[in-house]
Amino acid sequence: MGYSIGQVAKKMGLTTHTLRYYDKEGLLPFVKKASSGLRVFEDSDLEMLMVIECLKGCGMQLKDIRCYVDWCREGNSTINKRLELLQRQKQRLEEQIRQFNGYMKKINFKIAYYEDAAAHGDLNVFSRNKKLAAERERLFGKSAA
Amino acid sequence: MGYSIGQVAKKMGLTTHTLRYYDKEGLLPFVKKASSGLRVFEDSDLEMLMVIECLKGCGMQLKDIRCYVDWCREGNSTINKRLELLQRQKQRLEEQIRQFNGYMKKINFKIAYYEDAAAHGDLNVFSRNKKLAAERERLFGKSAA
DNA sequence: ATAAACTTTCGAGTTTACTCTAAGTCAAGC
DNA sequence: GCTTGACTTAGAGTAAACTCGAAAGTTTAT
Repeated sequence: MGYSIGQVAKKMGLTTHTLRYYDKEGLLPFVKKASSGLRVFEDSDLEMLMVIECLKGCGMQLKDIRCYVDWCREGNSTINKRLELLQRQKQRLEEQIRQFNGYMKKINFKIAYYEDAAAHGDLNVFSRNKKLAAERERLFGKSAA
Repeated sequence: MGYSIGQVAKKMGLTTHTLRYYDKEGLLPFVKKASSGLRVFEDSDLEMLMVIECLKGCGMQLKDIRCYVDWCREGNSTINKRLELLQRQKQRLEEQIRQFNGYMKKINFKIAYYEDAAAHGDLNVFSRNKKLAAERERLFGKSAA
């Protein structure tokens, strides 16, 4: 029972270098070591790693994740701090998803633009496709020509 | 007609330093200069900046954005390359949005977990809330205790 | 016309998150 | 018992994207 750093790296899609770096940065204070000095990861450690991956994926910096990890080890007294951190993070994530949806609209517009351009072999898209011209106006504002 | 670097920085939510850095990196080859040497941004430049911001926001590296910008200046012959780049980028964006939705689920679970913990003043959440225990299992797999 | 605010280039410095190397230790199979 | 591959630490190196400062030129307002 317990996983080596290499097994965990494979499971999480990280390198062992990265895992040791995280450890050095204080993100993995919960990972125990065998008497030989080798790290031994438990299932609960894997779960914490998944949380760390989640927070990192949301754009949180390692030092802030460390802060959360530290709170987790301090027990009940930090429950409210952790809750607030997660709520803030949720808001940021919502904002990012909104932003991404905006980017998606722009990219879809650009794809439609270039598909029209490719179909006609030239870039006079807006003079023949008024729908795309209107869409451009909506997404980017003032005319560019 | 035409905006100074400071006006553009304000409009785009960037610093003038960042805009000059982008210029140095070849992202803004379309920006003209007055005889005095000062940069003069046109509306079309602003639109291109919005596209650059979009690509950057999607996680594209500046050197790859530069590649796209260069293609834009090469004319009709690069339409298909640009289209392919945007289609690849769209796929990545879709993947990222999927990932973010997964993160959102995890964060919502954690928030529910800590709300329960805060309400009861302790962390024995799973022993009293079987629904959250099942949710944990679903999101993180094997039991942690 | 002069001060304040803004802009120019160049180049150095910073931050974040790795990424790699070296020199040595540990564990599993033959 | 020996080899092979995985593991250990410490520390140096890298990449990306800024970020800042200095010294000098330009524009704007009074």
